[in-house]
Amino acid sequence: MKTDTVFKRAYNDALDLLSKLSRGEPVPPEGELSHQLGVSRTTVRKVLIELDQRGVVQGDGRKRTVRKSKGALQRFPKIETVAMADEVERRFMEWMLRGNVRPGTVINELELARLFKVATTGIREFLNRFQRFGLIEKRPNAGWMFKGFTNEFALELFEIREMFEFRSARVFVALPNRSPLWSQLDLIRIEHVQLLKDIGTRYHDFSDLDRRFHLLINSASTNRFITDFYDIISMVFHYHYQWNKQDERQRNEAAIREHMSYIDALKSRNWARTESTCAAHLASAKATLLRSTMQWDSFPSKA
Amino acid sequence: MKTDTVFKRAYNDALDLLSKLSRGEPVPPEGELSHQLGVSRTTVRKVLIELDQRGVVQGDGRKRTVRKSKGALQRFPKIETVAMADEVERRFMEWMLRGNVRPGTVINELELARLFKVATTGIREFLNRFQRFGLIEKRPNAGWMFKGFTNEFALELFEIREMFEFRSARVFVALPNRSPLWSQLDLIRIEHVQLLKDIGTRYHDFSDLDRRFHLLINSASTNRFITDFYDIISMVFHYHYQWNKQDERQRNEAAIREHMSYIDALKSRNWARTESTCAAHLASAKATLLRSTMQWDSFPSKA
DNA sequence: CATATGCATTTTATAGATAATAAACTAAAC
DNA sequence: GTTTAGTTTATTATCTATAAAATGCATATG
Repeated sequence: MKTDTVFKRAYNDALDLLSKLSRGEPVPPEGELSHQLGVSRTTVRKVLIELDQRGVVQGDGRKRTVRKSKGALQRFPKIETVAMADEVERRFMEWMLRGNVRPGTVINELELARLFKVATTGIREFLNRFQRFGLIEKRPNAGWMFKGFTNEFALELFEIREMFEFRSARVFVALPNRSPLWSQLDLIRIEHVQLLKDIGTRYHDFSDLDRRFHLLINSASTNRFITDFYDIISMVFHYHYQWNKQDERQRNEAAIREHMSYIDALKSRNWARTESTCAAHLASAKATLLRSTMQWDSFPSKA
Repeated sequence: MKTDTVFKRAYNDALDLLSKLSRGEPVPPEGELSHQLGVSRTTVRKVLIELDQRGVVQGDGRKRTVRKSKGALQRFPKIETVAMADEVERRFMEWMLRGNVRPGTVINELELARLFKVATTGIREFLNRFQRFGLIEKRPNAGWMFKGFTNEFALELFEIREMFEFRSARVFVALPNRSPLWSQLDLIRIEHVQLLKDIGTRYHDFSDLDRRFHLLINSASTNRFITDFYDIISMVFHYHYQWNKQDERQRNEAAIREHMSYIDALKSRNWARTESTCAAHLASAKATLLRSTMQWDSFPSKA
């Protein structure tokens, strides 16, 4: 059976939206809410019924108004707002990256299903999607094999990453001045400046900024395979940043500075300068990742 | 319920194996058969029971012997030996490449499931795997969108292909003489010579040879992402060759000659020469594919 | 005692079912 | 007559169930 995580997330979001309105104000039309919450009108209506029952809004049809929008309004717990598939992804990554799973381990669909408390189909679906990350391999009728989050993996990943990023950066510097990417680059530069200022408290925000920055560079290539490949890097770094907190603040601060040189080099339209700043940044990202794969490789076996 | 395609294929293969033995000879042990047929002993035993019932072998345990191995032995029809998942792949590719599906078409899981006569889970599984080919895109809770087998797709595909193949070829020429890849290259060269001789009758065998040749070149990179990417190219060309018979003989003959120059250039260890023969071959492969995407783009809409 | 077979157990591949959600259609209200 | 709400229909996400196939263990045989 489908879970109602979409509804619950929409409900929570609706609470946030309504909190901007005061008592007695009319509730925005369903179509408007549907657009703002990013769900179908069907779900909006379900949310409105719930809001009504919980006394947040009153009336129906076009004369629905806000009853109480402030105060301690009960929200659905976050865990109930994430789709099974996303939860499986998170749990699998945790299992794989933190669980010290040895290269060569056979992945058992049933076992994971029981461990994650989902049906086997959910695990299968995830593994099929995850296959393209190059970390698992299917053996027909006999499960999957985990190839290991190894040194080799990181090196192969970066070989491609470098190839793609250099190509994209080269296209980027040659972009005409009227390209919208230049203004996007300016905006993202400002974000870097701000984050650097607040680095003491907000250093964990770097992960997302990093992702958006490189995606912007790579979008210059307008090649779906390059953009899609960045998904792999994003995911690896996303979970890596989330769990490897060692020196996080320092690493991120250094990376921001590298990004800034890289951005300024791009803005100078000078390829030689861009190439060297890009190379420097990728080299330090690679070193960070390699440190963590080596770490895993040297752990003692769980079994 | 799982289908018994593995059993049926193994049964057919066992018939071929036994046909090499004469009446009265002992049947090879189960473990041996399991290895030769590439299935578990469980399946081998099921096959042996069936062979017994059909009078092909007799006796049991260690004293099983061949009863009749020649003559018109009944085999399972080929269609019953392919797993549902593979059949879905074939049917989907046909639907997509030959069905004149317009870019932007929304893919309906239920509709495909009915069309292909499988459960929706089978379609979902396929689409999840197929996503990495860059031809479809998922819109959560609202199906998949077909992006179109367009000109753009072919250009993006070849941009990456060229990048990877050049890199691999460069590594290949620099391979030490003792690398086993050199002898594999020699073997594949012989296959080219032979195919060229029989081109009149065997020209459709080129598709597979082409795949193996490029896979060999790319294996020099020892990068899983490069090897995996070749899956995409293989699949596209596999189905493309299968359905686009126009000028097939001529195209393949020309391609074989291109391969031969490319192989000889590699063998000469001369990078400049390799680069130009590789470029020439990729350019003509690209032109072939572009011809067929353009064709699709200009077809009238089905709806 | 090393192999081979026989048997029990576990796991995968696939179908089928259903609540949640989206999409499409219809009717009301301003 | 355009926007909005109400209702019906179609589709997706997810679970459960089960035959086929693989794996593991015990027993027999040369």
